[in-house]
Amino acid sequence: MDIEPDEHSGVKSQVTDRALVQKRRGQMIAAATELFARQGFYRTTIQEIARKAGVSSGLIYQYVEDKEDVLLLVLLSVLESYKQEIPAALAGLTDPLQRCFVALDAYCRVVDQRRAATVLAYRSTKSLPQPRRELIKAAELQTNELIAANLRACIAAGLFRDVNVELTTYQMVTFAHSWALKHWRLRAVCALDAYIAQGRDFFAHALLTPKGRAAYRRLYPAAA
Amino acid sequence: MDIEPDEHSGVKSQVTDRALVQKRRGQMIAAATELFARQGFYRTTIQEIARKAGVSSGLIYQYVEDKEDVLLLVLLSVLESYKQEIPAALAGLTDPLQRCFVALDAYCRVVDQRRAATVLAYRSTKSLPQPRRELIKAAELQTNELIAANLRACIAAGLFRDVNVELTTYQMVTFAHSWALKHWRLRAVCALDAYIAQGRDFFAHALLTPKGRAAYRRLYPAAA
Amino acid sequence: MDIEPDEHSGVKSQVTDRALVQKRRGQMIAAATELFARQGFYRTTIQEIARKAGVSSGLIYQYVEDKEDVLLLVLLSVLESYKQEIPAALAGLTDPLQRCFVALDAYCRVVDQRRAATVLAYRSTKSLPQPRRELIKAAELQTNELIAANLRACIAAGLFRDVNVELTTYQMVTFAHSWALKHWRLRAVCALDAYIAQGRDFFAHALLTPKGRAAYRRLYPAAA
Amino acid sequence: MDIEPDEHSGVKSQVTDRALVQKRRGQMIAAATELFARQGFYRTTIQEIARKAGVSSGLIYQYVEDKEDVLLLVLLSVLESYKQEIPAALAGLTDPLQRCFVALDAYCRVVDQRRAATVLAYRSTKSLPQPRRELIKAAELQTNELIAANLRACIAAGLFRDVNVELTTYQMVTFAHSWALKHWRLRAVCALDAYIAQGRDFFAHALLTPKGRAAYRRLYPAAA
DNA sequence: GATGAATGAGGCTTCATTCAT
DNA sequence: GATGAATGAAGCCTCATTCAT
Repeated sequence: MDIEPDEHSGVKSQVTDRALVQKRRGQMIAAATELFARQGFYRTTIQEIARKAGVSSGLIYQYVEDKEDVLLLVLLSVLESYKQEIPAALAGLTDPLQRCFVALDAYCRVVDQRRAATVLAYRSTKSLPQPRRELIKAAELQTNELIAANLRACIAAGLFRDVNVELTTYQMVTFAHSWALKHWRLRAVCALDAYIAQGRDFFAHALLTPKGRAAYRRLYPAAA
Repeated sequence: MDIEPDEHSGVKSQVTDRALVQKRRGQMIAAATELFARQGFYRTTIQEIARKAGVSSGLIYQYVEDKEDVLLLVLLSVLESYKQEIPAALAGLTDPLQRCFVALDAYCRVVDQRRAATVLAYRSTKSLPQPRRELIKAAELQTNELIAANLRACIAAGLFRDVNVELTTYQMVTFAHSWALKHWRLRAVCALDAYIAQGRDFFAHALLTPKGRAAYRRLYPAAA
Repeated sequence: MDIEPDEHSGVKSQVTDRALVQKRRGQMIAAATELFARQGFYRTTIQEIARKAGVSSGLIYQYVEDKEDVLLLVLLSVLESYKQEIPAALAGLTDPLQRCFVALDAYCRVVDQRRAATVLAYRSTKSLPQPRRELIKAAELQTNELIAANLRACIAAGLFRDVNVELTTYQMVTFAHSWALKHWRLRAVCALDAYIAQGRDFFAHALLTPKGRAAYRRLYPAAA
Repeated sequence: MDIEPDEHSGVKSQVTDRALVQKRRGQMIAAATELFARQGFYRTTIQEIARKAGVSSGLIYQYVEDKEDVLLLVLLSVLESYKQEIPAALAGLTDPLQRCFVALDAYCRVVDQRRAATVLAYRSTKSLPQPRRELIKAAELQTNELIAANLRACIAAGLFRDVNVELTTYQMVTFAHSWALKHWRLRAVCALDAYIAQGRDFFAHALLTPKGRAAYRRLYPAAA
């Protein structure tokens, strides 16, 4: 796909060469993500980001207006990875029930891969000034929709009870995020696969209709 | 109860008069909670806290060692309010099912009352250095136990399926916290009462055994 | 006179103690005037000003909002000295012709005393943002009026020709300022007293009516 | 005249092609003059100058050693225009009195044409390091001489009183410059032509001998 | 106990200048 | 000759913390 993810970031760069901007911002985002995640936004200096990215501190300001822009790019990149991975996992699947639980599974796995960044998103969004914060909220709602659509399909198919889709979406999203947010504790409770399996089981019990239950048993015979 | 909330905060004060320490810290915590919640920890200055608390900036350092101590006190005070409100709501109740859902209800309501502070706890715990962070984690686990105990009782009574208690506890805790964390969106979805009702319904479906279902219907006849 | 010169500077201070503000600003203005005059506004750092004023760099920002405010205070202090010295020299004098030339004399002498600062005012006013620049212009016009009033009196008394007062005021003001602006050259041409004498002679020839000429000869018999 | 204006600027260029140097420096000077005049020397960046001149920032350093060189070229170009326009206006005139007042007239008109640049010269000369500042002073004295020579001729011809030539020159120079320096105020007082006429009248009264007065009346019959 | 003026280290940001292409 | 991305030194300003009163 020739999508340019940063197209809509709204972050202005002094450099015009698209490919170079992509490359440099990539370096900076990678460096910043790790530093922000480890030390937080305010404890991390531009100098540190520059050093880790292998560029000079001045160069950062050719690709970004201020430090908050760096945070914005980092957060957008996390949300971008959600928006990439979940559809990728659903590719080719048509069964609504399967799509719903695969989406949940995929979401948990991206979160696991980008655990530090996910936590960062929770902690640091409010470090952004209102206008940039809105960009993040918008991106978050888009990700939610990736979950919500499947819920709606299951309800329409009579597989799920007629629950409030938005609230249930948040339950699922939150379940995925919790793996990162409470990892300090959950890691001691169970592994990722078990976490996902138990989550699936939980949502299945909470949502399935009798008809849905039958379909579910066919999909996941292991689960009691 | 003869609990002295700050007793275990470990925060040292130069002032010895217990009552005075209580009073001054109360002022500071109130001021800091609002400011931290609105602007974040790093954007808030000691001078601002002092001004809002109606004291001089120098005075703060007589009751606290550094700025991070102020944050610690604020966070402990939030967790303290959880630890106060939930048992209070359970007082006199003995039915495990009722206790479980009343606890969830109470948790959601404290979170609603201390919404900004709850968000703050999520965002700012990592702003603390490791040792003080441990204090917070410990307090958090104590709160969790207020929920977990009821879950265990329900399972023991055959009212709930034999789910993983810790994970389910996190689901409930997270459900309560989400009301604050996602309030910018949830406020548009439903009111607090509806949020609680739907959450209860959700957890009921997810957890109840057939036996539990009968008991639940007696408790909440309204819910389908 | 219990006038507080800085009353109208519009520069805000965090410190409330009037006397202290007066004292600290005095130190800063003195230091800054010298440094700005020698090196210019942009070449002078806040650290240098602080060092020379015997305070810390941070303290400056308790008495001033930014570096430009320091410049504003310096410039206002120059204009203030004009507004102080000229009336002082005129005190007790009633003869319009005498008042006119004494004012010119006094103006030249303040400029001489505050030579570096006068040059600074010429060079640096435009370094101020528009709103603060207006303050300076207003103060400048007030000083001009100290000259203009005397011109008007002389014209009304039939001692001076009916020239354009405003233009002539500027001629006189400029004559005084030139002593500072072109001092690098004028110092080699003549001493201050001679400069003043020749200026007086020049304006006398340019402005006096026959009637005025007679009065002038009585005042300054030396001047042929 | 086979003068090459930049010949004596002493500014070194890496480019050897004379014509190209002329052209490029012309672009740079034009752009820089406007920017320096509007924003001042320090507020203007090399990048801005390059952009407005339609060249790259790097190119500037092929024609100039540093930023101060750009300022030097700008200032020399202003003084150059004085040195060009005044003699041009005097071309063919032989009457000393006429030459004197035409020179004043011409000076005022160049200043009017290059108002912003004239102000710039006042404000920014001190931004140059001593050696380059000397170049400017020398050029300034040359321009003064264009005025002084005429004064001397008038005195020699018995048309002007035997005043101090250097001081009087400064009075005239300053009168011309004031049109630019105080334009923010003078524009409201009178138009350029009136400004010049009143100045002429002023200097005439101040300087003319009885003999000169007769000649003056022949030249400017309108002026009372 | 309380005040708030004073300190000074530290970080973001700008921009003159360089240099590989 | 020309470009513009890259560098990094330097300065303004903030703010936690101290301390004399």
